[in-house]
Amino acid sequence: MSHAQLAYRLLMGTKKISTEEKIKVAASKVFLKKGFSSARTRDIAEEADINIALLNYYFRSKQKLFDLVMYEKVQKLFGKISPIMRDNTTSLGKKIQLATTEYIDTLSETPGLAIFILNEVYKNNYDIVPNMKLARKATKSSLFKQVKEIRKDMDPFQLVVTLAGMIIFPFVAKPMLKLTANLSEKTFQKLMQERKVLIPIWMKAILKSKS
Amino acid sequence: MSHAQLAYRLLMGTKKISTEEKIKVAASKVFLKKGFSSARTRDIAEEADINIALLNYYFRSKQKLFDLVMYEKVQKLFGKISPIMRDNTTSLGKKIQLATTEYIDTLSETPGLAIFILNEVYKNNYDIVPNMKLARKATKSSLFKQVKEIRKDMDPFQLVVTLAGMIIFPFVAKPMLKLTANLSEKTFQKLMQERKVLIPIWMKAILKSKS
DNA sequence: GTCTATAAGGGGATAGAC
DNA sequence: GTCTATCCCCTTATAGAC
Repeated sequence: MSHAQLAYRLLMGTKKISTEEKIKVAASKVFLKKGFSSARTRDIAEEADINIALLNYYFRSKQKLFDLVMYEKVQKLFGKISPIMRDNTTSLGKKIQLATTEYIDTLSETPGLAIFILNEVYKNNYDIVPNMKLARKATKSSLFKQVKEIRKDMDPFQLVVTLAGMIIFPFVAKPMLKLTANLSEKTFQKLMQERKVLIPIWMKAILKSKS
Repeated sequence: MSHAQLAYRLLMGTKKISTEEKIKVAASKVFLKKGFSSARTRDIAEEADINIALLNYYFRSKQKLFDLVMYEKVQKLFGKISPIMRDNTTSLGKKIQLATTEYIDTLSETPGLAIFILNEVYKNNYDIVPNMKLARKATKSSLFKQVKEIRKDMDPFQLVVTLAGMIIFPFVAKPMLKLTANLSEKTFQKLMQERKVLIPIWMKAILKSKS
């Protein structure tokens, strides 16, 4: 048993970190960093401190393990926000504020999450459709109506895309931004926190803009 | 000689499409679609209608060919816009309008360009720093000063990132947007054209927003 | 310059011992 | 359940004929 496992057992009682869980955590980390095609099962095995045979014993193949990780990441990204967007009792302004805060927190905590999902969907390693059915209904139902109520001349799609871009883009472009603007990790994180305040203000301004 | 080559020769006179050029065009296409690690030299050779040996004869290795393609793509994305941003005689509003139009045209013409560059930089297959030196100077010099003149309480970085997000994000998220909003390619392109008008209006609204 | 054939090695997956 | 050893395909790159 490793030191980490021992410490964990002492803290959590008799509960043991299952090998299956160890592999999934390691896979999460490696896939997120390298993407499907650059990640090697050997990397994952090493990260999990086991061997490749064991990986195949539990998950049958690299692809199946990837599918599992991908599903969890999509849930992580859309799980919290979907019900908020569906809720008719939450105002549009409040939704914008909640989405901004929620996403910036999630993306700050998990570097690489956004570009990972976007890229894997782009490269067709993963068919995201089944997981997106809910999100699709959500935006169509409540949110779009709310936009139309405030601005019937405005395309809700364009507005939602703009909001998503404001929130997500800096995380996707993070390495480039850090290079071009010469930012430290700490400064970057501080700037992202600032955007929690800025984005709702700016969205309000957009909603009031004359077309 | 292929039909395409023959037709080209007839049009352009005696000038011949060099094998080197054929390979570079094919590599461009394959790398853009699959990324460095998923692209195989065999795919490129097939696309160029030659064999792998010839690829190595001209470019020594997959990596060297990739570096070349990457350099060209970065130029394509930043080449036109950099001098505009540097120019002191162009107003901020005009710069926003030009950047919007220019980027939307480039990204519409070359599907996958944005996510390709962002992802390869993220995955560290390419050190973009040398190419970014100019762009970095550009934004720092003229553009940032212009923002400060209009709104000295506003962080130019945040504004530029927001503009970039508005323009680039929908192209990066294209497959997901098409799925979730159930858009055809034609509808997507139409929506992107609409953004040429919307984004400058919205940026104006943001610049006038009260903090 | 261009081809065929092949070397050299990487990577996913499994057999079989324990 | 977990390990070692190994299989076998795929991919990059090169040798050598033409």
